Amino acid sequence: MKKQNVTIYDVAREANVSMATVSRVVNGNQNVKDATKQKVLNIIDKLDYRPNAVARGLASKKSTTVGVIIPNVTNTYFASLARGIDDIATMYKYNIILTNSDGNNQRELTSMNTLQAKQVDGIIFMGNEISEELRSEFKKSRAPVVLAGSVDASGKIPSVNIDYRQAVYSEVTNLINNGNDRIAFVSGPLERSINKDFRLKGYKDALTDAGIPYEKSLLFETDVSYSGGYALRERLQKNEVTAAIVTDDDMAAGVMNSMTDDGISVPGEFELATSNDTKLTEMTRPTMSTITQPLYDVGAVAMRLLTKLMNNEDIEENKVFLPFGLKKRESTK
Amino acid sequence: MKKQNVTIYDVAREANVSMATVSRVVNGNQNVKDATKQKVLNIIDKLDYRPNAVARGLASKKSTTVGVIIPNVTNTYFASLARGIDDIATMYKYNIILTNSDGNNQRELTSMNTLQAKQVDGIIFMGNEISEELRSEFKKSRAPVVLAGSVDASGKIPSVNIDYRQAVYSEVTNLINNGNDRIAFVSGPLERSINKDFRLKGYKDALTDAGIPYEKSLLFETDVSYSGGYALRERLQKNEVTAAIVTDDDMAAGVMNSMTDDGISVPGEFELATSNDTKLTEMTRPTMSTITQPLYDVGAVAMRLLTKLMNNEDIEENKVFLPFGLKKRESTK
DNA sequence: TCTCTTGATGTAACCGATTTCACTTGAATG
DNA sequence: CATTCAAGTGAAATCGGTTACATCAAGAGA
Repeated sequence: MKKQNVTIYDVAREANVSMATVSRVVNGNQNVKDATKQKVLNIIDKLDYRPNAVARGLASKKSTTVGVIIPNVTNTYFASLARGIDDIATMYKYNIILTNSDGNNQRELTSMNTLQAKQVDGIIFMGNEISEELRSEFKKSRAPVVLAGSVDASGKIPSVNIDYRQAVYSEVTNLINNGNDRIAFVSGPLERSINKDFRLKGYKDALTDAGIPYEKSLLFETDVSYSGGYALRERLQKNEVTAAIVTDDDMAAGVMNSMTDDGISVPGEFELATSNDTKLTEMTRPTMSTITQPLYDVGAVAMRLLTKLMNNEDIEENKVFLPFGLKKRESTK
Repeated sequence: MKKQNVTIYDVAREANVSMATVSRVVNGNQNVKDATKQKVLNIIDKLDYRPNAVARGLASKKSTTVGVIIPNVTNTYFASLARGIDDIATMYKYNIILTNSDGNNQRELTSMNTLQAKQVDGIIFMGNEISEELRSEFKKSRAPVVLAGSVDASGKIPSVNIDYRQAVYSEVTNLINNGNDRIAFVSGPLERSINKDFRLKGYKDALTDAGIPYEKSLLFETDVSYSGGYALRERLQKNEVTAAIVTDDDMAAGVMNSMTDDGISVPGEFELATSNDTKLTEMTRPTMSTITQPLYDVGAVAMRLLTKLMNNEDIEENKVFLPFGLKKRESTK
């Protein structure tokens, strides 16, 4: 016995006014006499009227929803961003359509299409790499696009990040100061701009500035996962590394556990620093030193930026960089 | 220079057919001659026409989106369910509107309202407890509601879970067989039905069946978080427990680390079993024994159930229970 | 008193699809 | 050859709002 939905028309009839007037009071338009406003409000309450957002969206061409493309909600790093996004979205009365892409180019494109079909007012994209096709889809989109925690090699898309190069630079310099000269750089695929153009660059720059020769054999490219990190032990040992900078916390936990499981003491014989400051860094033993990033804020600021774009407000700066820090825990000296 | 959107009307004009016909080919209606179908398809392709989902939703009263209420995406347990939900949703051509509630009753109600305003076709709810108000909102909703990984004391709402009582029962029995007779029960708020009516019951039943007296002082109620667990050490030690069953992995990691940090050997002096089999259980040292739950599947099956409900298909069983298991790792003997 | 504004309200077009119903046609049936 | 039927198609109503424009009454200014 689900009752028929109450429409704006029902309210108008019951209140003896036109639909336009009802619409006005619902939308807070000032041009309504207080008396009639009250009358309408009473009827709305009595009938338990709730505006149909779909109809509203069709008429106004605004859906008050934004699309969010995420590699995988299950990944704490991205989930933290997503949480920041949702909170700010809610604050501005938007809802979020969430789609998992697994970083797969084809699925990212599909998502873009369905999101646009659903007339989202804006899109926040998180991903490891932006293909040419995707970039052109962004450009064609009527809905503005903002990148969160994701870099764009072309540098033209609005985005919110930290300065990954500088962050890695600082952390590596720190490891160097601790006396290490064979420092492993452990990352996901180097074909990704964020790894190649920023993090690796920070690593190289730090070595150069310290006068340490760069060795290609100290680069370890692997799956961004616990097992991906765990599997590296043998190669790391063979190359006699005494420290590692790792670009993902799960991966870092894998690297560290594989070492300690083999009886190598951390940080005594092997120092390790990671990058994302997820809560995992406090749960491992030893706890992991890390670059600290305001994950929640990256998402939040990205969403805030998107609201401005959606309102055609002027933007001071297209690319915003949030401050990072270094947190020393037990895995470094 | 964002171009004006192409509408069904444009396609119809260009192809010299009516809107109805275009609609038919777009929706795969059989009653269209092959020749005209091809003609329309060509124009669609030429004009790059993409149906407006909002208009479609208004006309058909189907939005092909479902609402998902989640306490916090940042929580791996719920995020895993969400991933299962999204995958199956995508498979059935639905999108997901995700809202974080923090388990807050008021926000859950607000979410229900906005989701219904957006005309979602169905709703999946994850939460710790269902208030009377919320339950009545579920009942009033035109969109069917399915619970995922969440129990309903009234037992009337369709849901997908594992048998929490039985799972805890098995795990506790296991600890008893290992020689423990002072086993702590560590959970979140006991006012929650899932903790009180199912897990605690499993704990009690196991003790009873083993002839061990139940002691209220062995119940530990705390924040469902790492720090919540970590803070319990003193109380646990004071009560001379030799083992613990913990209802959340983060919490369990907290309990375990607080013990090992104090020099207590696990599992030598203290055994610990946890409940959710998130990847964290493999990242701690020692690794944690756990109840295994098909998290992804709970979400996936819930979504599948929801699709049936949305299609008014007959349901064999309102409440589905997926099989659980026990995984022995290093934290138990 | 008459014109001008301005505030409050209503009328109706419009947003972009789906869907019912009626109509046309050609083939099958008797 | 008349009748029936099914396939293919279009006209128009409809979904539930927003909004441009028209209208009207009342107070302000000359």
